[in-house]
Amino acid sequence: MIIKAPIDLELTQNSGQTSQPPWKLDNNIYSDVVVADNKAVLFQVKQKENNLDFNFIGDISNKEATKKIKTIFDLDFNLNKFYKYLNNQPELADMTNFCRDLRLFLAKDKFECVISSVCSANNSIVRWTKSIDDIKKSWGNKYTYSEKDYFTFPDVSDFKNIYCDDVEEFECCSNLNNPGECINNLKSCGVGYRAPYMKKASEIFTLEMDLDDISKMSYDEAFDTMLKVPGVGPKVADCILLYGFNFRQAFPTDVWIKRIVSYLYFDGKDINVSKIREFGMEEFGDYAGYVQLYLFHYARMSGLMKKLKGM
DNA sequence: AATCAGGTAATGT
DNA sequence: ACATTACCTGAT
Repeated sequence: MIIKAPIDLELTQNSGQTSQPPWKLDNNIYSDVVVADNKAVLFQVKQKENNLDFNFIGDISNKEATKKIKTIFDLDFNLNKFYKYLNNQPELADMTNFCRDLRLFLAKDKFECVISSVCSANNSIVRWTKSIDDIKKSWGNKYTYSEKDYFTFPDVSDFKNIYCDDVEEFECCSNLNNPGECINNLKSCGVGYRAPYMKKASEIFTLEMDLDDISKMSYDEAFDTMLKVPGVGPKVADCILLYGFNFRQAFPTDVWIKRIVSYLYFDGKDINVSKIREFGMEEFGDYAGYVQLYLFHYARMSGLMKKLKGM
């Protein structure tokens, strides 16, 4: 089925959005399993001209499947209108030449988005995506379609039982002789010092916080709530709120966004991250999330990033 | 060998 | 409140 809405699927998949790692790529088809209401559905999506062509295997209606794909790839967002807005801003007009048809890649699983985002902090895109894929393979549920295996992200209650590191695993497992044999833990997935943050974050969501409640909050309340989660600072909180909960007014501000915005709007002056975040939210309103996404890729693609390195 | 990767938490003023 | 600093890890 083709959904008539322009998207650059490859760009969107590989844009490092912390909702989830890129889907499994095979023969120009990106696929993954999405679980909703306890039903697993395999989605296969591919680029068809400017649009998205998709199939699915699972016990849901075409209408439900379409709705799910539209949500994950944000296909109801009006790109033309957004580009008109960008073209009227001298600082931003050039961006559309470098990331045309890039869209938000939204969470298929809010908890996965939380943990992915925590894992992405001070990390490289290749490393955190590999870590999340390792976690899925080790502790997720396995689904097999035409002899190909897919793994969902473990749910909260399973995740909180994963050992943090080799020491914790060794203490609990009497069949192991030394910590060196311990490979069934978070740290063995290459997450480094983020392992305890990720684990504590999962514990919070089983004990005192409900992911569904976040959706009902105002942006400000949700932001303050997310800051209480271990491993979640302002940047990660905004990633979670944008990619996981569809708060489009979030403006995740990392060092790059800081450098880019300083360059474009403040004559290269050094302004702290929190001020840049406030500026972005004030200036771009409900487009803040998209502007942030486009700024980052514009800088990557246009060579601006190299120029700004070290600022 | 030092530096870097889309920051955060723990200290120190 | 605001400024510094240590921190897993694998790649260059």
